[in-house]
Amino acid sequence: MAEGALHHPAAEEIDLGAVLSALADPLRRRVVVELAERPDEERLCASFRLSVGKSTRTHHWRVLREAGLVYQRDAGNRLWMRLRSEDLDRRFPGLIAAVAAASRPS
Amino acid sequence: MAEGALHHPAAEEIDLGAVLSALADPLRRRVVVELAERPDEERLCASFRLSVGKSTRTHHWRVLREAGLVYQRDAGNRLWMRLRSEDLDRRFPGLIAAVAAASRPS
DNA sequence: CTCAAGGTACGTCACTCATCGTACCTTCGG
DNA sequence: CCGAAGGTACGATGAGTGACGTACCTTGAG
Repeated sequence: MAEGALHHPAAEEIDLGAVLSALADPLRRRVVVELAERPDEERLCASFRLSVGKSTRTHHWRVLREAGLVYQRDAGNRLWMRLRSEDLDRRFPGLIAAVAAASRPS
Repeated sequence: MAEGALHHPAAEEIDLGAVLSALADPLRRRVVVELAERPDEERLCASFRLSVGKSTRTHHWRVLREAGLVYQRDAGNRLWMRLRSEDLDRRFPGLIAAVAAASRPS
């Protein structure tokens, strides 16, 4: 099956409400915050050890992707993920940084 | 007779997830953004002309209050509302500003 | 080749949420 | 005093959500 099935919204289409909804979930926020630690690094989805079932993880990957928070690349039996830092910072300057900072203890 | 039935969380109890959920709704976000324009101004809830029924408005007032976004003061048959700017900026520096900026078209 | 591992698709389920209507309470203006 | 206006309480409802299990697909390791 050809890839390309992964639908990503264009930067201009990213909706603030969808972004905030996506970030409201603790698991998804954790993922985004971890990605924001190294904004240019592509990470394997599987490297986030979320304590939920596989299909639930797939659900969260989709929510993050369709909200425009992350860019995902299908590599056969693996899925790579990268924060859309540039797009997000252009559309919503400082938002991800604020959420990341607020999510850090201390 | 108001017996202070309005429950407000302490600043330390404000949960980021609840704040983001509250901000994810367009109507509530609009209210918060408008309040953020004049952070020290107390406004009448009725001054926000939301196109929903009374009971729905009451619902949103409660969500905003219980998330810790606003402080509400009962004045008999009126309800005053003020953004909890200091608490929010201490807990989540820059968050409200980022959301407000992102919500402005311009 | 075989099979384990990562992901997806689909159906389900319980719960939440935004909305509404109606009834009721509280104040203020006539 | 009476009624209008702002809010609340309660119940109902339809949509959405996060979770699960199972079946299936794709790839790389053995």
